[in-house]
Amino acid sequence: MLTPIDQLALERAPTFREAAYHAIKQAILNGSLESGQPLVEERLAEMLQISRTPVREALAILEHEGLIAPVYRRGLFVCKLTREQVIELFTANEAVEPFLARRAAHYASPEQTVALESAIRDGEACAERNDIAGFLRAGRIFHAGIGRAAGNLTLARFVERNEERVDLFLMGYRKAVDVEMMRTSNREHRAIYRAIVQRDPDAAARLSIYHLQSVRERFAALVGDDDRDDALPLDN
Amino acid sequence: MLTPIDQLALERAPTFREAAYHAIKQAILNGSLESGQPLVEERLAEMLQISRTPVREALAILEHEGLIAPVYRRGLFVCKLTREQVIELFTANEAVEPFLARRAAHYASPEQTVALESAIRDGEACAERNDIAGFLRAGRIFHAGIGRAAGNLTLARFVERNEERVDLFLMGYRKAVDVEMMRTSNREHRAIYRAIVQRDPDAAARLSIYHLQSVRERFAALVGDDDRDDALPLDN
DNA sequence: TATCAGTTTATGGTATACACAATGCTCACA
DNA sequence: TGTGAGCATTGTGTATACCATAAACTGATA
Repeated sequence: MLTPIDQLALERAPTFREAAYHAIKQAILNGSLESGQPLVEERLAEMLQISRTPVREALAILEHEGLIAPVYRRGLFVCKLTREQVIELFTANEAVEPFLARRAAHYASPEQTVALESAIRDGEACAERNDIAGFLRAGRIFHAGIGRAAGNLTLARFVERNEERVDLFLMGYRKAVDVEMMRTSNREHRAIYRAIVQRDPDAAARLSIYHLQSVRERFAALVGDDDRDDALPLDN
Repeated sequence: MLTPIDQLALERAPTFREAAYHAIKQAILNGSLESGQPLVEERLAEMLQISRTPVREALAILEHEGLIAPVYRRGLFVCKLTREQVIELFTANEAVEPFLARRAAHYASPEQTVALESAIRDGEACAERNDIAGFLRAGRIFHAGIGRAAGNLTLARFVERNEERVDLFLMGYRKAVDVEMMRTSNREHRAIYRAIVQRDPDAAARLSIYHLQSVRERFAALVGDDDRDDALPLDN
């Protein structure tokens, strides 16, 4: 997984750098690039059928975003976040998401609510066929969609990046994710969605908070207290 | 302003890319790189005494952060934000900063409060000698310091980036910034600081909200209703 | 088995080349 | 004097080749 950059990719991203950035990020979040092995520039360039130059620039950005981390002169590795870092990300989202849900209930346009619905449906379909990566991706789209509907691109992107990093962590536990977890999450998404459609800001914010707590609990159930400290201390 | 990368710069940033990133960002926020003229890679490389490659990588990151924006095959330009974008940034910070101030009042360590105090003092000194760029920089350090004291690096960095973009905008109006404005802002910072030191989370949050509203008002007074729409529609 | 030297690998950086796009300039022409 | 076509210039976006460095691997030797 990490196919050559074709015409289609270039239509969405004007430059090779951008296309490579998206392709590599996708591959990381799909789990196609396993987090143990290093990302070798030349290999990536070969896979994408481009030269090292735009690959390096894409990697520089991904590094800055905290998805990959360099070990000096040893290579770039997909980040292994610690539990503490993930909890920090949860906290960050808790500060922001209820705020966004509230505003989304105020401002969401019809097209935006349609986008939310389709993200939920996508998530549901992925859950049923046990496609973890797809389920997580749909979740990111849903949360980012709320941000957009709230009319604040800055916060929307912030949440999206946080979700990406959380999902990256969760992919490491994907064997432990079961269908029921995903279904629960989807139900909560749908509840938030309904509150937004019904223009009920208080409910949207409340349900958003509930969802985040619920996610935290599922996270604790997944990760538990096991002190698997194989995580590299890589705080980009 | 944009001196060659020396030993000192390399000590703080391990690679040329990182050093270039910091140097260029500094120059932009100092106002040394005027926002009208393009940032020419080769010129920057020459000034920093390095080759184009690390400069390009640094620029790719700055572009991704929304401080500079490319015009396809015409060059990179320092972003000119619109009023609407700045207001979006204010809103984002309003969602986050009271949250951080509250937590900082809980968790701030002695070293962290010392850092806050020194940032405030720096801001005061800059205000008296009418050093706008320095005053803004001190403000960024103060706000980022609260984020760090709150124990959430993710949110701290988010606020810091937002402040950077706001300050970039404000530098465009630096002729209109007067000492009294800066003094007012500094007083508000000091009030937040006191609440944090006195371990009064409610007061810290309240004063943080007050400060943000006050900043917004000063912003409106500065920018007013004048429809100077010379701003490029550059939303990175 | 343990150690040490040589080989391999891949980054971080330099340098160069070139297509393409946009801009500016020149100069002929009206 | 004013206009416009064509050319030169500029600078990005990408490719390519090369090097120093440092870590990892390999294998020979004691």
